[in-house]
Amino acid sequence: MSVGIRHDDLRRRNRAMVISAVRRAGQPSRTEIAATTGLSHSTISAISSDLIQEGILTESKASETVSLKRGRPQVGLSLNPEAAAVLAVVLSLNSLSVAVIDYAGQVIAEEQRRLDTLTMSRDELIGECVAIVRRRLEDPDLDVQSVARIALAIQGITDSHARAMLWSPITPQTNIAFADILEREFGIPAIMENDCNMMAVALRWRDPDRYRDDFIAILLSHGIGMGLVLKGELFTGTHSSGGEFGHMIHRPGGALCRCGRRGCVEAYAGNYAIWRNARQLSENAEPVADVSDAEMRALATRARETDGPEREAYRKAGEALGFGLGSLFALIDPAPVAMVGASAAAFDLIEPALREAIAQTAGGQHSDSISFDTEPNELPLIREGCAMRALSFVDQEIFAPGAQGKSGTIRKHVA
Amino acid sequence: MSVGIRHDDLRRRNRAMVISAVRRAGQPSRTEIAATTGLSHSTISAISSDLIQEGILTESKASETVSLKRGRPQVGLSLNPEAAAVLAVVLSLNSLSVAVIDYAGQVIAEEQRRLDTLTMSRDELIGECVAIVRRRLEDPDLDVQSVARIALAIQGITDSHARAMLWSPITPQTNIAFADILEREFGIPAIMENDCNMMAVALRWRDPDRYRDDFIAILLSHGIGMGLVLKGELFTGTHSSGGEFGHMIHRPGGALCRCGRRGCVEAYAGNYAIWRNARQLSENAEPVADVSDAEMRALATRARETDGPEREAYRKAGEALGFGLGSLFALIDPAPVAMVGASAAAFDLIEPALREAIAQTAGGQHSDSISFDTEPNELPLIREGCAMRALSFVDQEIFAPGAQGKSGTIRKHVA
DNA sequence: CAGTGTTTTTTCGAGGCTCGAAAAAATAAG
DNA sequence: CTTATTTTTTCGAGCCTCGAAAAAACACTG
Repeated sequence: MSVGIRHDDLRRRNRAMVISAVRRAGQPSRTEIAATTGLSHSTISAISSDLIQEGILTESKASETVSLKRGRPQVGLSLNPEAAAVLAVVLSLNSLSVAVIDYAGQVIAEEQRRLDTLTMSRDELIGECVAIVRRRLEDPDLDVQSVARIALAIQGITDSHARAMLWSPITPQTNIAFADILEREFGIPAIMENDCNMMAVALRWRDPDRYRDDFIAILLSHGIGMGLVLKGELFTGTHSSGGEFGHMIHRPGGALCRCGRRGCVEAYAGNYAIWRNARQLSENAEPVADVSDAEMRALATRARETDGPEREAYRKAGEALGFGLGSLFALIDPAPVAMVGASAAAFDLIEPALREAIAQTAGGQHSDSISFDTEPNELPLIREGCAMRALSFVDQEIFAPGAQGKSGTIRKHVA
Repeated sequence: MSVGIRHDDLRRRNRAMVISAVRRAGQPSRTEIAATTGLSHSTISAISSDLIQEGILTESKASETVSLKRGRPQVGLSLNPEAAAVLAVVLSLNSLSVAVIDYAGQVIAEEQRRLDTLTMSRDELIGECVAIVRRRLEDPDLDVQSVARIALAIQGITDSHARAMLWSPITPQTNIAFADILEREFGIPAIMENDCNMMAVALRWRDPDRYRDDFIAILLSHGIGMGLVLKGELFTGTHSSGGEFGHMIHRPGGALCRCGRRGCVEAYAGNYAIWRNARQLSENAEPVADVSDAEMRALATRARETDGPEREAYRKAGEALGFGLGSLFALIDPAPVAMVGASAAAFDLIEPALREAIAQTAGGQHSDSISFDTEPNELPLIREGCAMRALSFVDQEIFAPGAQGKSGTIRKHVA
């Protein structure tokens, strides 16, 4: 049940608004902030002087902003990089990475490790994650006090409260409450997010013009994932991270999917599925655990050269993605799509069949207006999304604490 | 870009909060309102005395609330029925209905007409709608001044701004801006909504325990429609009303759908599809325009009696609905489902195959926990949803006017 | 039936917040 | 050096919400 607005919430919300305006704009003047927030100059002046006093914002040197206009020059406000730091941890198939990001969003340290996630035990997996975080926190260059948040992204399904991994293709383990584990271990608030959702968050920051209120990020990798932003908000399921586009049903009773079910989109468009079809194996053949990027590149090259089973495999992938997107578009209407991941480099092979399939679906009439971007490198995107999410948390819950839309439920997922 | 909170927004929002608390609770005392809104007694007292002064709320007679407790008895506050009135217009296949509803939500007049919507011209269709509204407004018993809003629901796709019908199965006409037309004609704000979305809104009001934050309402009728509430908000597409569950793809290239495409869920589960399969016609056979309820009942009876093509037709319908729901559940996770419409009476024939199909999809692991309610009569539900939506508008935009949206854009879609 | 206890509702002053107007500050142009 | 222009701060006014206390309205008790 929604709750009334108390008088003191007002300041807190407007503080958060100012911080978020600075984060978005980079180095806005007080006047610009007043314009974007709609608040009066007096209010902005009061709030920003508070924030500067508290070390959250800093005034840029006057010399930096070369003004060509007459009048008193604007003083740019920016986030104080030392106000806080966050950790972004990304756990994906056979790889674990961490980055330390300052409050202004700059990466100040990072580390990456190769693991054999598929065979590791539960404790080993947790241990590695804890260890890599600990190493970063013990870095003498880092003021541990200032680390305000850890965001961990994983391929797979997380719960809707951002506490736990429920299921993941990168490990046979299930239900690991990474967020709780890290919080207990380090006493730092942590969240556990789905990798594709973080991709979507990052795309929104990177290119707010293209990826504003409604868009889709699809991960074309060993599996198929999706991050979806609708009406400016990250879309999640009711209980889990949701948006399991790869497991929408393409053909009832069809090809065997890695999840054990049949006919999922992923069972036609995941790397293992393309590989399986390229080798002309049965649709019932057990999905292989991993296909190297090199092997996929070779497959794509061969598909471009000759009209053989490789090309057909990509065609089938495109068809599955197209009908899947068509079904999705029946629900949410068409929206810009970003294709992310290694196989996005082979999107030229996928696109024709994909568009042909979409044309046969609810997205059909807009088929031409649907545009696809490709971004082959998912890891930086995921990391960036984690960082932004963690920083947004610091902005809102730490530097503008109090009743942030506490509508019964804990938190809203704002991209 | 989100916008700051001005000082005067505070009162407006809290006014809206109080009104909405009264609408939800029926006859709450000031103390109860204070509890549910979290505002202080002083504030509630001030706001409610304003609202009573303005004729929006009324105090219930003390005698009505028989208090068994000691102390000063609570005074129930209720909506003043005369504060405003709204019109709910429902346009469906061959039928047009209107109801006048007072501010407290009671129907005070209604009218229903049979039309031949499929053959009517654009002007005739518009004319009938305008005429039926005009007749209600000219009713001498009604104070026209008080009519604050018209809500019109239609089977089919509406635009996301609730202004126009874009496409509808009940007429060959497209792009009729009913909301604008009615506004121009009568000078009363109007909205145009999708019928299934209104069903969802109504279910939420009827049974907030079962249908709270996440649920699905599916209309099983000549076509298949869906209304979806996620995280307490009505789900709509980015450009249109969206949620076109019936046109998700069940079998690529499969049965011919009324929309002209192939393999849609509706092409297996709509009345015309069940009828087509029961008659063992080809999947490519042109969908019939209408199947009478009596005919569908006969089909269902026969399906219950003998294991013939009728039973198989219902089985196929269940399968299509099940795989469709499975795909949907991959995106949003399982949620309670209400099956609405005449064919919901045959849900016993549909359910086994439906559950079997779901079990093969992402909803599979929760198959048992998914529960279905049935409600054969959709019209009252749609009308109720329209009424609630129109009344919510009056609550918020008229009786608590000002900057409602906390974001720059005008927010409209709140269930 | 008057007094007492209990619960609800209103009243009232205090404290905060935002706003508009005016002042102050900082620079370019003349 | 003066004037024009733009940004930022200051200050008083006007609201709003809150807590505490008072007032109101009833049940219970002897």
